[in-house]
Amino acid sequence: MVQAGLLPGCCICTKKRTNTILMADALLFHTEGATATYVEVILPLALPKPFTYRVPEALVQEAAFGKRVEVQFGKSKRYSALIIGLKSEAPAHDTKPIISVIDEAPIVTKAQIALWRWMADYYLCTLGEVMNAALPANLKLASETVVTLSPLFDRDFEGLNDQEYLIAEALTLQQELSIDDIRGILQRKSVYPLIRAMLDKRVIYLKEDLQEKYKPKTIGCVRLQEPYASQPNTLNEAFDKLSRSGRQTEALMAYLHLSKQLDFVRKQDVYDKAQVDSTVLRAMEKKGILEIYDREVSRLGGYEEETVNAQDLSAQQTTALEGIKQAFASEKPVLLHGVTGSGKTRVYTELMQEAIARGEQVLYLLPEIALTTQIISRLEKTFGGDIAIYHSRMSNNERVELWNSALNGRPVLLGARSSLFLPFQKLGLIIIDEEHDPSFKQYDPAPRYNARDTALYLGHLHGSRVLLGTATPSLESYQNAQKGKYALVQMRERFGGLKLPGISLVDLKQEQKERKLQSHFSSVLLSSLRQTLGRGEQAILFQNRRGHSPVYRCTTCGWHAECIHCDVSLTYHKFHNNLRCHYCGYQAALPPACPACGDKKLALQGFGTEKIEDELKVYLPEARIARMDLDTVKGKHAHARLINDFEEGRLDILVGTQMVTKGLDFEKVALVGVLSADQLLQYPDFRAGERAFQLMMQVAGRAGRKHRQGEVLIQGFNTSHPVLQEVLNGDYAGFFAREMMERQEFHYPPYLRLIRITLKHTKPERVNEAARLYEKWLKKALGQWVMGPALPTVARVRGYYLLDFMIKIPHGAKNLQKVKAIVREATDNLSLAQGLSSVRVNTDVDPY
DNA sequence: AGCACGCCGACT
DNA sequence: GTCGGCGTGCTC
Repeated sequence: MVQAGLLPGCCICTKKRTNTILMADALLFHTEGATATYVEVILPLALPKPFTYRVPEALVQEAAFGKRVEVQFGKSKRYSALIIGLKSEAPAHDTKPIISVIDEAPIVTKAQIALWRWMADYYLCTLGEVMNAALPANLKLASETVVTLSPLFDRDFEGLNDQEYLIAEALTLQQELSIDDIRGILQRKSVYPLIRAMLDKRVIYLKEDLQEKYKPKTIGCVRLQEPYASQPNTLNEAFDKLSRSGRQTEALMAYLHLSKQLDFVRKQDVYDKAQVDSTVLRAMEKKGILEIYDREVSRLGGYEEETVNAQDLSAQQTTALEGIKQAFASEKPVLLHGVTGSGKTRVYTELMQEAIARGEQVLYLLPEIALTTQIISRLEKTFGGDIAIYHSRMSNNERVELWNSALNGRPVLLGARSSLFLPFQKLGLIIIDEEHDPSFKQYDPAPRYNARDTALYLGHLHGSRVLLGTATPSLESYQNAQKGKYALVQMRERFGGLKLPGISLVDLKQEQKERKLQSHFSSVLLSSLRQTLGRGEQAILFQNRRGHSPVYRCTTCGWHAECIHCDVSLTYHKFHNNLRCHYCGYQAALPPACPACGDKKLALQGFGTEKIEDELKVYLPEARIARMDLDTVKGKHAHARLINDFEEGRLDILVGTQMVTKGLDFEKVALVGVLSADQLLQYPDFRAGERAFQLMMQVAGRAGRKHRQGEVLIQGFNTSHPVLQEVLNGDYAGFFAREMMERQEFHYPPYLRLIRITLKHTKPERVNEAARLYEKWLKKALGQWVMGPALPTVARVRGYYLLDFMIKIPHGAKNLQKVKAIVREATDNLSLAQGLSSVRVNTDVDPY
């Protein structure tokens, strides 16, 4: 724990500090050139450049690359900053000294800093932003200002105004208040002038606390005291001492028994075994026999201890494995294109085991929602204690332990995109599973990075083998494979000779004409559902929209409910019986009459998972139906419980959003229904077709995985859409060829590169004005490459008005460098422009 | 990102 | 008159 009393703004304190610094400086002259006397550090803030601090003589030995140091930044705040460079010459400006060195050993590696630098450069963000994303929260420290009553204060409340009195009174009750507490008490934002006044009146005292947040977990344990511990033959005496107490004798026997089997004995074990409680152990401690102590333990336990031997490889898997290894020998990344159910995971585990045998580490990346599913337990069973999983539900302390375990060489690290930031020592293999998945791209906040692409660079830094796996490759990756940049390995058959599911399209126009459509269900889908359930099998229904109805509209005048912060329609949620914004979370009650015309004819339009679940209960009253979407998996174990219930047959139908498409593998699912293909294909995004193809192929892959051929029904009004035909035929090659032609024709990736720039401000005039300037600068240098400014589909989010630029960059390293330089310059210019400095600029390289 | 400083409108 | 809003500049 680092804690120092420091009075911000108090001149006595600062002076004292300065004096000690001057002394340190004098000493440094005698050791000139010996060691680094300055360090370059990154602060956990979005600052464009590293900062240079001076190292006082006393800390020169300790200061080293990759360690955190405590520094003062600005007038009073202190932060933990990370050393990324050592220098011996003084910079041109003044320097402050580092206050202390926090770590005994480096917490990051050189390779990590190289990766961070690359990311900051490639994704046009700052090193501080990358560090913020990379380091677990508990390794990033910022001081908090704590207000206490001054010891000089005589509790004389005279001479204080009302607000000052409130604070002083609160402090007599509570001792310590944070700045936020004070804001709460006073019900206002700006509190600094008041604090300053109270400081001057010597009523309060300020200090800055910088506390280590990570706390190891401990459990209470017992062990023998001396001499019994080292001389077992003296134990008889111990038993003699306890002879008058049967329970103590039993406790000792229990302890001795346990200690033979275990490395250390927990108090609880003794309680359970000997049926005693803490009073017994404490008595024995007093008699000098046992000692009670706290032992630090890992929070990362809980993985399957029993490992299961992997199944034999199928012929197809063996061939794929050979192909991959050959490609690795030529140092190329490999794209493994294998249909769902072909057994890619088994191929991964083989490669992973080989890497572990070579003493290397493995990084296994997969999309966030796939993380709580069966893949994980399968890998845990295969790798036991060798594997550690980095996931979003982990506590901050667990994250630090996982970080350390990577530093200590844990062989397998598995996680979503942020796990590529872990401190690998010797990274031999990277597996990017579901390579095509859009969730590998982080959208907000910066760094707006793509974990798949970043992982390739990470692999380059470490000289690792990189494997991208998927059933539906992204156009980018498949093109790379075609160009020979990646090696391509295919697995075309499902494991165990299982057939791919039979896919059919259901034309909703036709159903409507024949009056067979019941709400959102075609007669075909309903009868298939009934048959499936009748056979005791299960079904999954996919509808990529949550809530009940996305629009609440007045049928008289056309008014519809919109969010007050964003330009989107509010979605009706039946469970909460209110309207909600899916962008900012705003909630509102349903107006009983139209606010525009006063009419009461208001109707819900469109449908989401909630409505599907609801109506299904009407058509299939016997079925046990559950819904899986963001709203139902919020609780800590809700997701796992849903999956479990479905897996063990306590549910018949699972209705869900994208969540049901990822990484699930249920034996008894015979039918998969896609309720509205139209919705998937209508997104106003050049990747809509690609995404729709991927989603439908993925969800189709959930059908009939073990015993028999599954059935997939895709409903839609526009059944002639080419993507649907391609899905129908499982025709990836056809999809790829057609989609690539479109991309070429309309100038989209992968034929060129995109950078999207979004300007935002709370006042629309400001954004417009900023965009005009920005446009001028960009077009002067880049001309035709610049598209925009244009209103994005959702032109206002969380109260900010948005305007987009899109820069289309022809391939060529120089082009990219040039554009980035121009964008940086334009952004800098804008921040200097009169009245426009508060316009925010978001830069998204390779947006998804 | 904070935070301080300085400049303007709206209130006791 | 002052309080408190926002815009601007700086932090090793």
